[in-house]
Amino acid sequence: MQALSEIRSARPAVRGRLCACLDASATGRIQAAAGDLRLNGGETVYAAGTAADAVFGIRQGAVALTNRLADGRRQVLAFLFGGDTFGFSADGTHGDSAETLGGTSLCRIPCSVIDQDRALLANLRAAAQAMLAAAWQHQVLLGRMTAFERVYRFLSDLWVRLGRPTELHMPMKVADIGDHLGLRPETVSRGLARLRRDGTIGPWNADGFIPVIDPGRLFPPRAAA
Amino acid sequence: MQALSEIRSARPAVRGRLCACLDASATGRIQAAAGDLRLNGGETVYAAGTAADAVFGIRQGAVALTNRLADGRRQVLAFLFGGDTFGFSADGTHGDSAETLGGTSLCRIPCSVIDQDRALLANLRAAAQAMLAAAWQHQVLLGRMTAFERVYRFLSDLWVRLGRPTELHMPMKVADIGDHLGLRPETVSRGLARLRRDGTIGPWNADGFIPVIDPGRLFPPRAAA
DNA sequence: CGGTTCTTTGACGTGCATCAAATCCTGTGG
DNA sequence: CCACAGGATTTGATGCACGTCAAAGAACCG
Repeated sequence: MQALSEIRSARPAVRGRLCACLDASATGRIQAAAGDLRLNGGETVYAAGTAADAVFGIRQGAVALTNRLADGRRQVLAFLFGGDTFGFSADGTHGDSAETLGGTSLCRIPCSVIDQDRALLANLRAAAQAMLAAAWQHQVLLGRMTAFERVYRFLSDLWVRLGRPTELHMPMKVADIGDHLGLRPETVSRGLARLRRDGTIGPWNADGFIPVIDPGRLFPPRAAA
Repeated sequence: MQALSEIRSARPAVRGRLCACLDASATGRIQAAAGDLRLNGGETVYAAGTAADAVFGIRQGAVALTNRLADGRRQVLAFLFGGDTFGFSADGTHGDSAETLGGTSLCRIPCSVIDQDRALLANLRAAAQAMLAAAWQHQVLLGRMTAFERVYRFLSDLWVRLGRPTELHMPMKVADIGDHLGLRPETVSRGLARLRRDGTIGPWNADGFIPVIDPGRLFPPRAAA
């Protein structure tokens, strides 16, 4: 993987700045071909089963990738934020749906454009591998952690991903978190209540932020209660 | 519980011909650079945290990709078989461990070789995307399915992956399946017992095969490839 | 305001984990 | 060939973590 050094520089910290539309390597031709998209919350970017003919980058906002069973059970595969790329597929059809969480602006790059650009293809490969690593981490969470550990790890990971801010931006609902962690909303709520009780976080305020009161407790070198 | 036909509703993961060493596109130069590797069962191909400087293809046999928590809890991320490729990484370090299940022969292609071959890079991208799709499917299983549904889906998916044979090759232990499905070995055993009782499968015989007695029950009509 | 939707909290039920013991399997040695 | 030991699987009994049900707040919006 020659690109390793490139990938590393393209992915500074934990999560890459992989949004091709924001990447410095994007040529003028590509920037011209990239369409802009502004959506309100709760809108569908694409649905499972439709043709995957473009890749999306998040300029600002948040997106949930989801999958459903026939009886309505839902799994949130990932929450994505500014700078993340999504929508690529191995077989030309989306296996997942993507929906916005709050107002979101996206850029859309058709596959026809991507296929002609080596740098973008390398970025896509890196993005797919980073998402695979994240999906595998999440499998450990879903398969082997208790309810409280899941809630705790979710906040901890999110805090690192968002750059260790003093307030976590949480555009999603409690039920969405539950669908991500394999829990019922009531159970997520109880986990958050416990973290509030022990002084790790503050109350989830009205405009969608959770204050981080004790970062040391949110991110110990690696332990679980 | 839920009708078996609906369990299948989520789209099965796509699986490519991904083993670069077996791929027709591999040039003579690459075949020369690819090293051969023969391992017995229970051996480690690579461990989490080590440098990811090569990609592996399975010529024959089976491999489990695993991840562990500090206290020993284990998650099997994926079972891989002949033709599958693994070992690539987004950041130059393995985030998972790979161990053989029974005698296995591998080919090993150093990253330095891969980086110079566009066809191989494209294969790697496809492999990463196919694995991502599979990992996402598995998230639905881990997050939203009952114990019996997990066992059923595991056998059903494996049957399709292996080409709908009359006997399923099962080189792994019950405990490994449990670590893959987020269940205890006792629970996996009860699931298999139920499928045996209702005539879907036969008894797991001594040399590691499970006969498929009623394919229609194992794969009810609904999902296509 | 009143209706709607979401979150929180409490009380209760259940599916799977846990614990325990019987059985089977495999290799080793007599 | 049988005897035996160690490990894996199976089966049963019990307990608990989380799901489910229910109802009471909050936030939002006309």
